[in-house]
Amino acid sequence: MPSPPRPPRATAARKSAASKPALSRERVIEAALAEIDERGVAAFNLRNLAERLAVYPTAVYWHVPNKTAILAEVVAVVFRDVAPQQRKNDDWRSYLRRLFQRYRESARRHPNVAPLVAAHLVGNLRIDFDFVEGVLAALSAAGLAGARLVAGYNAVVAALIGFVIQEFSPLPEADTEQWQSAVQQRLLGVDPAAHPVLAANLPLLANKAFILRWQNGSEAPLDDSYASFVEQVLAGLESLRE
Amino acid sequence: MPSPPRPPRATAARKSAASKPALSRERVIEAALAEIDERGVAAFNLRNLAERLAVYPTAVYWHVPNKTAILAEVVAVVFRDVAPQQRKNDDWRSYLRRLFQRYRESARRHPNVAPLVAAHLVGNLRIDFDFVEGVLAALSAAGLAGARLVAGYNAVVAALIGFVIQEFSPLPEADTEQWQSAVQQRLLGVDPAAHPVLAANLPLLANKAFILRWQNGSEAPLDDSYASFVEQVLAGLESLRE
DNA sequence: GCAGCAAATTGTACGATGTACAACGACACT
DNA sequence: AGTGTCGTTGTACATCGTACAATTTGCTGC
Repeated sequence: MPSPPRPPRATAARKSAASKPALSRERVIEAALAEIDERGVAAFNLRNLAERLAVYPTAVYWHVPNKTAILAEVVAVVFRDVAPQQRKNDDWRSYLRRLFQRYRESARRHPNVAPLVAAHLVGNLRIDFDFVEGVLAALSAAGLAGARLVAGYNAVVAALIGFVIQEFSPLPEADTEQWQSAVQQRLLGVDPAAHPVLAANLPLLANKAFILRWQNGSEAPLDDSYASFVEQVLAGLESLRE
Repeated sequence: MPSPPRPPRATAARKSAASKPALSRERVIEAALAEIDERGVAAFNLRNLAERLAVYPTAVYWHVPNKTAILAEVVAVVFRDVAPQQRKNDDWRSYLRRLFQRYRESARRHPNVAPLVAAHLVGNLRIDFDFVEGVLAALSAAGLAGARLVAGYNAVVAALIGFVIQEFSPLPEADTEQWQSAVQQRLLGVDPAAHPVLAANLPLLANKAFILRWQNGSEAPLDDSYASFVEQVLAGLESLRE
């Protein structure tokens, strides 16, 4: 006796079928983001999404071609408007600082989306010309041109995602409890003979450095490191100016 | 009439059951890597893996707890031994240069693994103390200590993955044909009024800059940009030395 | 040699998930 | 009223991860 396919939430009085559509591409994406925020990407699936929207699973497909398209859109939404406004008398450095800040804040607002960024980013920031132009303009104002401009641009984009992805990507899920102490244990077991610098700096590094952490960026943000990172990137670009 | 569950490849004379195990954790991981190299992560599944190993799907579970563990191991294998050897009279710069070089080469050998790196890297490079110590020792030799050491370390790790992940992550799958020309089309349609710097530098950037590419790093490597990137990172670290 | 045990694999089965596809209702315009 | 299109319901299925029981095989102590 297979239970009926779990009718949509009977509560909310939905608009009747065709008058004003209950769904829309935007509502779907929005709900998907909410779903991911609550449950994480791994647990995200179309049936839960549909339930949240109070429709049957396949209704979603009217507005969206498939699941990966939804994920791509979600990423796009999260990072929409990362590109800062140009300000008059804007220094290229301060523009880039703001860009880095905004990017990280977008990620921090939706940490569960972070792992998607890597997978989708190539085609993502979906050819956001404003974003690209913003970076290029800043670098151009810094005096970069030609091959150096390209190299600077790629460096900025690489840096932008490299830090943030790692900071906010979820740690080995679920059994956090046990895993956390396992990591701490391993750290305590460092052999000062084999790994002297690490051993000597353990207290400084523990939970504050990639790979040596047991908490996520949303629980234990790496504010200082990020601030320093941004300055390092700027210094790197500076060195490109010849 | 459900077809029988597709018996394992009848060919290869497997070792009999318990004498010398046909499988082993290593063989599983190795086969998984091969599978991913050929088909990509998205298409990777346990049944194909089992078929390649000429066993029934669930036999794999004797050696490995679950799929994600396999993926984690695969990443670990690919980046095993990234940490370069220390050389006598080793300059910290040349050590880091080698590290960056080796990391990228590992990724280039298995580009399909790239998207996994982000997802798993946090717990990945599975507390490879040799890797960590290598970076720390180099930075320490550069004169960094305390908070600056931490910041430098995090910057290196962030930079390491930021560029490479993006360079090699697969572009919007499948319909490459159509997608590629779509991207090119959009690029040609840039409005010089709205995005002047981009428009002016289009030929330089097209297919050679993140977001503005239509080919993967394995097809169109960003060698020059990466070389520059590494030098920028070093300059950034330099700036940390006060 | 043989009983029994453990290791490793075969086979079966099930629930979750993405998605195709065929109704079907509701409004919009004739 | 008739008809077509939009948006949704409802059904159905193939794929996949994995639990679990049955079975085979070699190894060990007797």
